[in-house]
Amino acid sequence: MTHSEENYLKAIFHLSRGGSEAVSTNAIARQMKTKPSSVTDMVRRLSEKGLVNYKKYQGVSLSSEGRTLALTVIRKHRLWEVFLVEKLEFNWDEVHEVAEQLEHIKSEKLIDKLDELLNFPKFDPHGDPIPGKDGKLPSDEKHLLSNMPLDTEGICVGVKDSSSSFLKYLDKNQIALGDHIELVEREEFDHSLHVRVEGRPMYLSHQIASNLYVKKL
Amino acid sequence: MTHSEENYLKAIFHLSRGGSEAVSTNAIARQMKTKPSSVTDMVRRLSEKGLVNYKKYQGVSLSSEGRTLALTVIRKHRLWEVFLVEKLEFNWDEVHEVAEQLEHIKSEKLIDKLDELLNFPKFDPHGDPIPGKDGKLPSDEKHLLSNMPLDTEGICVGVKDSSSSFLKYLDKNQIALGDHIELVEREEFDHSLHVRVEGRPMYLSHQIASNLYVKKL
DNA sequence: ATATAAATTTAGACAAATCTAAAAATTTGT
DNA sequence: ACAAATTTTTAGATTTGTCTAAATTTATAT
Repeated sequence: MTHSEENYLKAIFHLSRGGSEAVSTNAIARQMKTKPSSVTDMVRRLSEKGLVNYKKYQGVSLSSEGRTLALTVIRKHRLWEVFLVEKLEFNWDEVHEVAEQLEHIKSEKLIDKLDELLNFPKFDPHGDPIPGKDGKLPSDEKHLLSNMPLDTEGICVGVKDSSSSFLKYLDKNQIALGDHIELVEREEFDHSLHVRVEGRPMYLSHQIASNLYVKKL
Repeated sequence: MTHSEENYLKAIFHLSRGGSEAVSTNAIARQMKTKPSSVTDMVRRLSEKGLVNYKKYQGVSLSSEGRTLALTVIRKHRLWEVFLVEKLEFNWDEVHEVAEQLEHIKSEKLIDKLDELLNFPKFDPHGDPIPGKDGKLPSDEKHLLSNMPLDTEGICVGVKDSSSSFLKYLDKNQIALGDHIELVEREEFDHSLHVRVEGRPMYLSHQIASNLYVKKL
């Protein structure tokens, strides 16, 4: 498995929301910042290796072997992110790029020992679940804040967008994973929200609320 | 800088004993387990980038920029080795292969923070010196046990050969870095040695003694 | 000193991963 | 239904790093 092949599997996994749905060539090209013709080539190679199911013009989906491989790469990526934040004092908006490199290191012992060093974390710094050695994802009960009914209370458990700019916004406004959130009011006009975060009243745009995951209390 | 380019610079650094001497195409090919013609190609590329000095048929040497790059790769390799042994409970004979991968990760912050986490170590698990951020190597006063005069006492500080089989031999015979060693007698016939390791009498072949570094007391 | 051996370079090929431009298949709109 | 738009694939080229086989240069040995 080359780095590039691993990256394609990861992209297909994410685009197919867990490996079920079929994914279009164009969607993959957009995600990987490459051209559709390159995707066709790579997808054919992956198909020959039995990692994806592919018929011309019909889109791609992961085989069960491909899904397993994608999950181990995602497991490595997320464990490294925890390491960077917990052990090396990285901020949660700085970890992605480095984890993109570290996820390709090949050593089962390394990743098992890292898991142990970090105390077998279940979620990465953005609240995304870390697949287990067996490839199982902890099914999490989370909802976008923007989709929750008024007056619900919950705990902030993750972010949908983990771009640096969004994460910096949350830092600046002192919104962190684990915080208590209460939905007070929703503006009909622009769907912005009045909330209380750890008791502090705040105003959140729809853009913000539709990228914050909350677990109901 | 690609992984391959970094590996060539590292190989040239080691073969030229610190970047001074010129190195032959064949020597590099042997070290890198590749063919001389491939070396010629790569060396030309490195020369065009100004990382090595190269004239056809005359061998290669590192430019000062190339030497600096080689040292940062070596710094990363050795810091990761310390991490694997100190934090992830790897044995010193298991770290090389993984460190060969980790040394190519690109992030200055990562390596600085790792250095800090490990308490700024000066030597890797095999006793090899770790270059500083500035590219300086701690000059170490070490000698091969096989070259030392009778009755000297010293501390075992490093290994020349860091192959798994040699390191396992040392483990099995309870010889570790930091141990006190006394040279009692040398057999003229085969240059084998009678020594005391932490007071324990032992018999060491020339093969062993010529791969153990000792610092005189 | 010169033939032979060894080391090095050149020439041409290949696989991986990418690209552009053109062709083919599919989807969409009316 | 069928022309237009979109998506996808093909064809051919490029770069990196490698290879084999042949040619060239340097070193060696009598």
